[in-house]
Amino acid sequence: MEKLTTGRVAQLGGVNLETIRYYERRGLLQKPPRTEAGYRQFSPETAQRLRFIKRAKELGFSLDEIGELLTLRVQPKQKRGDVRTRAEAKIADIENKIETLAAMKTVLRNLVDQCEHCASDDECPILASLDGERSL
Amino acid sequence: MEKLTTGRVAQLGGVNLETIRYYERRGLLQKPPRTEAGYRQFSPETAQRLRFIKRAKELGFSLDEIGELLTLRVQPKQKRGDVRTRAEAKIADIENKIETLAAMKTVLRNLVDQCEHCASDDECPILASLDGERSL
DNA sequence: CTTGACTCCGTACTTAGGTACGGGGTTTAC
DNA sequence: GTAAACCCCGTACCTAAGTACGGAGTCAAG
Repeated sequence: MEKLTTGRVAQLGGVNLETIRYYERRGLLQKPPRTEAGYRQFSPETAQRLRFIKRAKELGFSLDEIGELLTLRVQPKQKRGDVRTRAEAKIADIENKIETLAAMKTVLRNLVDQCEHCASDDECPILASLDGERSL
Repeated sequence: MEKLTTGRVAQLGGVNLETIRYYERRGLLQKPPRTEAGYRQFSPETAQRLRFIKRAKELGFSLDEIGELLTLRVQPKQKRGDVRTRAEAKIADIENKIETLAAMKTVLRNLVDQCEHCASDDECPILASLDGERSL
């Protein structure tokens, strides 16, 4: 059970050291045990958690949403139905994101593959393909 | 060819009116023609563009990246190879996002479906499943 | 046993992406 | 033909998410 210092876990997690303190304050990382001298002692899983947070941000989730995602697994001692409901909502959200991304990808693929004839500057299908008033 | 006012296009695009001006400054919307009195005249496509921008943000793209995506279709008069290269890069990025989201979804699905026995609080697979040091 | 690297903390600053304000002109509906 | 509802612009303000600062304590190597 190797313990990591703040600097080390930040390095492994790919974030700034101050970000660790910030996440602790935000409640995204629970307060770690301390040494005699008051130094934080992190488990290696914390680095993993940091990478997850980072990646989730790149996917458009806010820190609050990420906190939600993390509590879905960290405290499954709540009412089961509640967790279920929230998880289902996240799944739907994620499916929507995947769909939109897939549509974007298709458009870009077409752009690359056969845009020789699409060289004029109006009415390329990129915008239309992702539209449809579907709000999320 | 109905022209839209700033307020109307903002409404249709689902954004604040001030955001229109902001995007114009940022170069995400090109400067529209004006009336005698100096009022902006937008085409309906602008609303579509706004919805695209909004959605792309929710998918974790920065405004700069979104600008990139939009120029990929708005000015295909650049060197073809350049567009191709940038489009390929975006496609790879998007594929990565889709993969990560799909993994997240799977985990949540499992959580919902069979987490009865996963009720203890350590070592749920959610973090591990998305990990692997793969940075983007 | 000291020097350099690391940690602590509170607080202040920064960046991205908007949003609001307010004084002025314009357009539309009575 | 005037009041309400819009629009203009420059500028100031705001929120989320960090990031930096700096004075003080700590740890590890020589």
